Amino acid sequence: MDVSAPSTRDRIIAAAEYLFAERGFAETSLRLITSRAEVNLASVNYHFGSKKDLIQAVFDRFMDRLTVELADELASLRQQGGKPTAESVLTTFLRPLQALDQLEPNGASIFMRLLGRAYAETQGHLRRFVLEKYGHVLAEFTQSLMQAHPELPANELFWRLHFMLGSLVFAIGGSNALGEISAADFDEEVGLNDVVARLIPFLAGGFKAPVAR
Amino acid sequence: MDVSAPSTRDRIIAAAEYLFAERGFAETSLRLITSRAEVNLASVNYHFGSKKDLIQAVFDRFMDRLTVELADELASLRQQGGKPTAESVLTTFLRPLQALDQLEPNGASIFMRLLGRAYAETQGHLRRFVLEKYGHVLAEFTQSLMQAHPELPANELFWRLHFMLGSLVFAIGGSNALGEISAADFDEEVGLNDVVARLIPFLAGGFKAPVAR
DNA sequence: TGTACATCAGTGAACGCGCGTTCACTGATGTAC
DNA sequence: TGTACATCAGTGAACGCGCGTTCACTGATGTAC
Repeated sequence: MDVSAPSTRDRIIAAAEYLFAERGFAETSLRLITSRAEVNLASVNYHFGSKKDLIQAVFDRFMDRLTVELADELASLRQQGGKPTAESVLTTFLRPLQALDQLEPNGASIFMRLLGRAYAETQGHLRRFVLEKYGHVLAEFTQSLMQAHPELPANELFWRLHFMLGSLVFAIGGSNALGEISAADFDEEVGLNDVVARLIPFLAGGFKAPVAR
Repeated sequence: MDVSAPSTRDRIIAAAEYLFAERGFAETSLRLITSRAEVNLASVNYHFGSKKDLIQAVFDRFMDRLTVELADELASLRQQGGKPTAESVLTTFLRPLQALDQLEPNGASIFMRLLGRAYAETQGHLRRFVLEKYGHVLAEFTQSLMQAHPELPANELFWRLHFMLGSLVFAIGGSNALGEISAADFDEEVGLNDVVARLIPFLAGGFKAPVAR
């Protein structure tokens, strides 16, 4: 078995995904990453080529994990047959997201913040990259939502999907900060699972709403 | 009457708010701002003291405009009497937001992106500043929502407010990019007013949803 | 009304600093014959 | 099995560059007497 210490490459990725989510891409210097990872500064460029490529690699690792599980969930939903509900389709996305938290502490929150940052990027090269590489899984997800709400026109669904994405990025990406406020104001500890449990009826209610005339 | 060219200070603010929203705080250099504004580099520090203070000033100007109008809307909603609906309360916030677009091109989108960036900030000094200075208006807004949905516990309302905020930041802040996609995919021009019209039933549906057990 | 001084808005050039990247180099491991 | 060479992972120091900020300065306007 392999009990060796994590490789330099893995140490860089681990430090980078934490810092990128915490501080943003531009605000995170390679020196900060390498000193957190306790590796040589030059090793980032050795392993990844450039800072830009490192960002891509970090993002890609999350997306790979997520889309595999999302595809599984969607397949088993379809296998059940019948008309799915908004709640059940949302769960196919939220369950793999929760699984990221098992994989590493705060994994879901880190990923959502990365996703938000990727969207906020001006150039949008990450956005394009996501659609090219993972577009087919996302299209499957949209398909299932359409089955749950066949009364919604495609363009209405498009907007509602983005309203949903905004809620997810904001609430799950900021769940640490929001959870602290909640703990202080309402004497209530809030974990990812609690946020997800609150999100499902809210978002499902949104999808069920009539289209504006 | 004053027909003079805008002052150096105003030129800086105008250039900065555009570039901050477009590129983010860290990615926008003072040289970029001053060359866009066609003013001297040193004048930023002369008028604002530091880059950090400029960010604060830009943000503050939007918040000032918005909260005054939001307070007006809330007052006239209360004056109508009776139990408000989720839709009417949401409108008290969305109407002032739409007014920002009249004030300058893409004003609403720029402001929402600034708000998103302010929230994403690690230090959160902007977030704290917002709550201290404008907390009373936001509390009034929350009050009205509570009247519309007295069945929602305070902590549930807290989370739903942030789900809403996420949708707004994401959809309105990204309305240019999303509008372009929509125009390409659905042959449909989408302006701020269309996005708002779609948002209201979606969010109202979310607030009306039963609380998860 | 005239003079002296103070304040204000703005400028041009330079400052030190942290940044991403590069480069020549080392030592360990793998491969060919 | 032994030798020669190639590849790989990693290193330390330096590179030029763009950054926010500072500073001595200018010229216009305002104020006091």
